[in-house]
Amino acid sequence: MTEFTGSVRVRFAPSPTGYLHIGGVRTALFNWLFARHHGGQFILRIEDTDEKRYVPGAADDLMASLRWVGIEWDEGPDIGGPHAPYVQSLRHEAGIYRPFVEQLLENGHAYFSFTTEEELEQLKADALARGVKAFRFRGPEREWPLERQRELAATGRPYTVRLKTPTTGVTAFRDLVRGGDRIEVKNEELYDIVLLKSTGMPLYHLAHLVDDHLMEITHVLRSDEWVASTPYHVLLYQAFGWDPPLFAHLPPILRQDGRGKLSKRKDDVSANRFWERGYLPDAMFNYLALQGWSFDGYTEIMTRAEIVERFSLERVQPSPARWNPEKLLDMNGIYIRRLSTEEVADAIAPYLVRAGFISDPPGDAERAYLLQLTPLIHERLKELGEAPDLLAFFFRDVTYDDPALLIPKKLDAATTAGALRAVRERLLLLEPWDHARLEEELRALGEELALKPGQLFGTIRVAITGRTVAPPLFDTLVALGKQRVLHRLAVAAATLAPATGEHR
RNA sequence: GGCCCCAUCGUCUAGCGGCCUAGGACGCCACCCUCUCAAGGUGGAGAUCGCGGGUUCGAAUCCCGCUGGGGUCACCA
Repeated sequence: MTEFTGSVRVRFAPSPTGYLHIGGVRTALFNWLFARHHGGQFILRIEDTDEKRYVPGAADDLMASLRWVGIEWDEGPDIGGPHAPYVQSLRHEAGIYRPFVEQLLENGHAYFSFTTEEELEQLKADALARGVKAFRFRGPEREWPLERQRELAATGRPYTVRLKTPTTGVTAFRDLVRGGDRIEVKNEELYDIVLLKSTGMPLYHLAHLVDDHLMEITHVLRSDEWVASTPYHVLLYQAFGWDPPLFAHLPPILRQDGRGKLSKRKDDVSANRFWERGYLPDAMFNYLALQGWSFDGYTEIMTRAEIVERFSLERVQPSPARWNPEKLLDMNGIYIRRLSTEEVADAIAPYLVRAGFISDPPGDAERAYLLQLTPLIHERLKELGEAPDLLAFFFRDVTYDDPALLIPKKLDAATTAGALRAVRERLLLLEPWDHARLEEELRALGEELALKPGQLFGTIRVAITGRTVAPPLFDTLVALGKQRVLHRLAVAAATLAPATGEHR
């Protein structure tokens, strides 16, 4: 029963209520992987039947996020397809849903409900007050003849249309993530869900299901939070006389502290945020694939092609995964290190532009300089967004907010200033200005001054970069250029000992 | 609270009855390399497989109960 032969068609159906967060990307990714693995189609559909929560621009943003990680769709809002349109509000306007509501009304599986939201709330409050453990609403009209329902509706009285759920028996479905195990619910636990709102707009339950059927969706892979409503969907398929798709409920991604699932409000996990901070699409793709799925327990770094080839629902874990930004960060570093110098330079350029270090677009000279600087920070980068900070001293004058940092262990200010001046002196006429010559001269000078390499190089580092942690010294000196190095050495020495050595 | 789902190192996971005195990765701690930081290398700490019963010659692996965690109970998706 978990085997499926035929053309696979899956969909990702987000609602445009805000930015797409990482959990949504994961759901989309698993659908995409499943489709690609089976050579099927992946469809994107926008579920915007909730006018109240609609956020303008959210659909475009969400599509951009998906494309960023490399998830492209075969049919969707912007590219169309055989079942267009792929936006539910448009489908509603086209009158797609209403006939299906009529069908259920006619075959007795749905009914007009005239209970208002306020009345419903009151009924619920009363029931709970009476000690009812769970309020299961079923409207009185479900027993009325359809004609009477229609007559009342015709008077202009607001109504919703509800599904007439059975009160006895059980409803069950199988879940592919749980090895095809049955999940069963007693029908008495159910209530009559709304299919059509009083505004005439279909509710998610109805709209998504009609669309899935019309679009010939074969597998529904969605987040775990949907299992509770799946029995209603199964009942709906039965009411229509349609074959339901196969279900697979993906484990939720829990918050870092394990308390609850990720949420847009409490957690900074919008896909955009990672894009901005400089996460590579490949790294995000790889990390997310491992949130709930694993290949063999050993192999973690895999190409997209390998993941597509290896992906299977049988290896999707039913238990929740937990959001682990440190692992993502590590993986991003791995992917960055695998890039070429040119690729990294291109990738960090926008960040340097934003920091005001280079022009937009970078000129030839800037690009050449960037290519020279990139190797210095390449393997130190974990997020591309760190680049401006790591390279700041190449583009801005340095300041010594804490001059004490210039002074190496076991040395005093005067000696350090003297050493820095000696360095400056030594480098003044150095030719050529390259790594080998610089290292040669400075090591020799260190010995002459009876300073350990760590002491001398450390103070030079702070003098020219303004910080204790920086890229390797000699490459930095070369990239900085003689003039700036000499200048900074002088400034640093003067900062430690204002007078130039002449006492009084 | 009702109902549903889940349960192996701090985290992600391997394990689908004997190969497990439980393997890998992130993180953490040492050491090596070394001009700092990274990267890389080596090693280490870290899980009585949530607890209790069964089944079996034999259970992390199967069954039951308990506990814990999560989800869901909308005219939201």
